[in-house]
This record gives sequence, structure tokens and C-alpha cells, in this order.
Amino acid sequence: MTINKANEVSSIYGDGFLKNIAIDAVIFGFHDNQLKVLLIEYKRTGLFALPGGFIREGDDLNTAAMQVVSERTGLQDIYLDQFYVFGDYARFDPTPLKTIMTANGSTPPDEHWLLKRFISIGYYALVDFTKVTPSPAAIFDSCEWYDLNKMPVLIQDHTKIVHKALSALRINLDQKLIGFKLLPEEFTLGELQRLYETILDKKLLRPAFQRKMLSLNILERIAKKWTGGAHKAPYLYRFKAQAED
Amino acid sequence: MTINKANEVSSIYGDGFLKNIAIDAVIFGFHDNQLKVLLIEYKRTGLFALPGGFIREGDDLNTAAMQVVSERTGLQDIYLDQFYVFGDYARFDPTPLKTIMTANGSTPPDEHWLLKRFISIGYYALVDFTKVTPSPAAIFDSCEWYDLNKMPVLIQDHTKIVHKALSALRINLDQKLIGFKLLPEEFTLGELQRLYETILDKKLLRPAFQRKMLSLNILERIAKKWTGGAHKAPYLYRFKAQAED
DNA sequence: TTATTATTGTATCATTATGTTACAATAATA
DNA sequence: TATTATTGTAACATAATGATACAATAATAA
Repeated sequence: MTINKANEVSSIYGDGFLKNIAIDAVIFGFHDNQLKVLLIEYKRTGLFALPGGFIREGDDLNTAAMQVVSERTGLQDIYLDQFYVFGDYARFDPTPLKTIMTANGSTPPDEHWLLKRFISIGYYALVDFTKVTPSPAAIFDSCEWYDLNKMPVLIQDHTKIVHKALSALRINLDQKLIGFKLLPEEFTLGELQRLYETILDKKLLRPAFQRKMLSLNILERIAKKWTGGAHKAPYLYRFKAQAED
Repeated sequence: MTINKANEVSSIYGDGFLKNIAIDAVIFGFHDNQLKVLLIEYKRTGLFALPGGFIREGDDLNTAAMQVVSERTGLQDIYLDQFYVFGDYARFDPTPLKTIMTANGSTPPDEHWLLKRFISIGYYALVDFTKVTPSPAAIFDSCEWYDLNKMPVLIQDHTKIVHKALSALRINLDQKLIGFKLLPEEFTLGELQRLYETILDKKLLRPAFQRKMLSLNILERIAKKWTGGAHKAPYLYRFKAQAED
């Protein structure tokens, strides 16, 4: 979880929020052939964390998760997936939160609701990197993209959460066909393949990849072609709207 | 969630448990070529529910879920899988709980912790039907197997939870190779196939099914053969212990 | 003892999917 | 106009899956 605007006004009882439940969001982006994750840095503490939040008493869980992601990215209608609930007692560690609050002028009592044990519901989000404007939620934090391979040390078990999100993404990539949610609306098959290769961390054979993607019948070839390279221009594609079940 | 022994002693504040979080367990069994689910019936109310429980402040989430399932089945080391968190506000409905409590002599105030909103973490469990002894958790409930196709109406969104568990099971059946956890230790390929057909609700071709199962290299053929039918005796198999990753 | 019955284990072939190599087409640049 | 890098796709090889066929055989009944 993360401290955000809404939490600042909360009393030590955290009135208005469900107790003991937090949301942590692993927001994935793709840029320069690298998977990126949005991370929060708390000023004057050197502490890094996943974006997160809590659930208002009258809100849906999934709505609350969407709000966390919207706040940080500035986007609506983002692809979100619950992937795991982190509920080990051992993950309970109030020290980083205490440090963050202290660094910002408050001296919370140990009974402060933010220092209690939370069970955290993990979501991952897939966003178009080019459309995101990473937004801090308060004056005392900042929000930036980090290379998945060059992440700083994160508080609590957040590093583990990121890795679990990645393996959920890998499993769902072929099943739910969600890869393109990390790409701009129009893309080439080469770009799509590099995305798959980055996520799965292995080389794929181009003819087989193209044949498979096209046979799925979810891609629409656009008249326009990509330009810029000193070679044959590839077609541009976009994803067809799918019939929902 | 369900009321169980532990909850009976709790005050209206539910001291000792994490607030707003419940666990609901869909315990699957397989018998007579039918998928079965363990359901709780609350005496004198006509109300049916999934087995469930809450998380003690010092316990792991997964441990708490295992306890729920162990209590109801009498078994240890059960296969358990988190499959979804149900967190819509609309699922909040304290009336059945109130009815249950009233039917058992208490008249809880509206602020009673059991009548508050809960987010429910859904688990499904796969058990060997022949080894289970369904156990009520208190004098005012009972616990029985029900045919998945002949379930009574369940309280709150529990019917939806069962169906979501089933679709998670279907998806994981091939991926995680967990089907045999619903069978006794020794079984024939025919029994395994009927299990698959029941879960997936479609006929499978026998030669293809057998070839696939055997090629996975997870089955160990036992010397002994099955006896009883007026036909060629099939081999018995058991699942090999797998190397964990 | 022998025929009958139902079901098993597996061979065989057909079809489809996937892995791999090859090569002509071509946009930008030199 | 040649060069370069990359694309689209054909072609073939291999592997996986779908489908049919049939001999083997445990229990039962004649």
C-alpha cells in the first residue's frame, strides 16, 4: 500500500476505509524494449514502494483498484487483473510507514491505522507507456517508471509482489491475449514480437510468431504502413474489438 | 463466510480477527461421476452457505484458509488455491447472518462485527471424497456434500462464488495438473477421464486422453490391476511425486 | 468349459499445429 | 542505382492431436 491524498485526512482510526485491507498495484509499461514498472519514492526517506491504496466503505474493491491506477497514470479504462492476495503475517512491517510519516512531520502513535497489519490484494495493470503521465499523489512522494531489471529495493514484500505479478502476466499473456494493452493503438508485428520476447524472456521465431498472431484473427491490418527504417516497410495493425462472453 | 466455533466467543467487535476480511471455501469432491461441493446448512433457517471463516490477527491468510477446510473435512494437507477476491459493495447483505444469529437465540445489534461489510477471499479445495468426514462446526449448523448441479439456493453471492471457482478449476486443470487431487491414491485412466469429462463438461476421446496423460510422465503404473468388471482389467495408476520448482 | 459382453491398451492413419529454412520484396540511405 | 536491413510469406520438416480400428481379457452366463 501507499499513502495517498485520501489517507492524509484520515484519523488514526482510518474512518471511512475498510480495515486491514490494502491494494497494491503493479503497473506495467513497455518502452525501449524494456518492461517498466511505476514506483513511488517517498521523499527524504529513500524508500520505494508500489502504488497502492485502500477501499472506501461504500466502494467496490475493483473500483478502488482502478482509482489507484488512474490516479497514478492519469488514464481511464485500464486493463486490471487481480493476481494474488498477500496475507502472510510475516509481511507485517510497520517500520517503513512510520519512517515515511515521521519524515513528513507527523509522529504517529503505534495504534495508528496505517501501522496495523494489512492483507494486500495484488493487481497488475497494463498500460500504453506513451499515454501515461506518472503523477505523485502528495507533496511527499514522487512517481516514476523503473526498468523491471533495475528496480530499487522496495519496502516490505513489494519486490516479491512485482515478481509474482510478472509470472501471472506471463501465464495470462497467451491465454487472455492481453499483450497489446502494453502497446500504442497501432503497431507492427515486429513490435508485438519484441514485446512478447521481453515479457517471456526468450527469443521467438518470426514466421511462427506472425503466423500464430494472424491466425488468431484478432488483428486488423491497417492500410497505412510504418515508415522510418532503411528496409521494407511493415504493415501496421490494431486489435479488433472482441466479442465479450 | 460462515459462523464457526471460534466466532461464537467473539465480542461484537470481533476482537482477535482481522476486520472486514472473510474467507470462503469451495470444497470440491468427486463421487458417482458427479462434482460435489461441501455446503453448510444453518438449522431452523433454511439458509445454506459456503464454509468460511476469518483470519486471526497473528495467522497467515493461507493458514486460515487451510484451517477452514481442515475443520470441515477432517483432512490435513489439502490442495488449496486462491482464485478470486469478491469485493463488490453490492454483495454486502447482513440479513442472512442476522437471521442465523436470531434463530440461535442471540439478538445482535446492527453494529455487531458479523453484520459489517466483508471482502471475501475465495479459495477452492480439491479433496478425496472417500477420505472426507463432513463436520459441522457448531450445534446450529450441518455440513453435507451437494451435487454441483443440485445445489440449494445459497446466501449472498455464494452461488456465484461456486461458479467462479469451477471456471478457475477448469482453467487450472490442464495447467496445474491438479485433477488427481480429487481421486483416491490409486485410480484407473478411465476414472481419471470421467473426472476430466465431468469437470470440463465435455466428452474426450479415450486414445488421445490416455496418450496425453501418459506422455506427461506424471503417472506411475502399479503392478496390481483393478478388478470387478466383466471386461479386461485396467491398470491402476498413482501420481508420481513431482519435483517442485 | 466355452461363448458373450464390456472395456481396455495400443497401433495406425489423418489432420492440424508448430518449428525451421529460405527467399523475394522493398523503404531508406549512400 | 546499388546497398542494407527487415518484412511477408512460401515451403518443408517435425510434432502434436484427432479419429478409427482391433486384439486382449476379466467377469458373467450358457
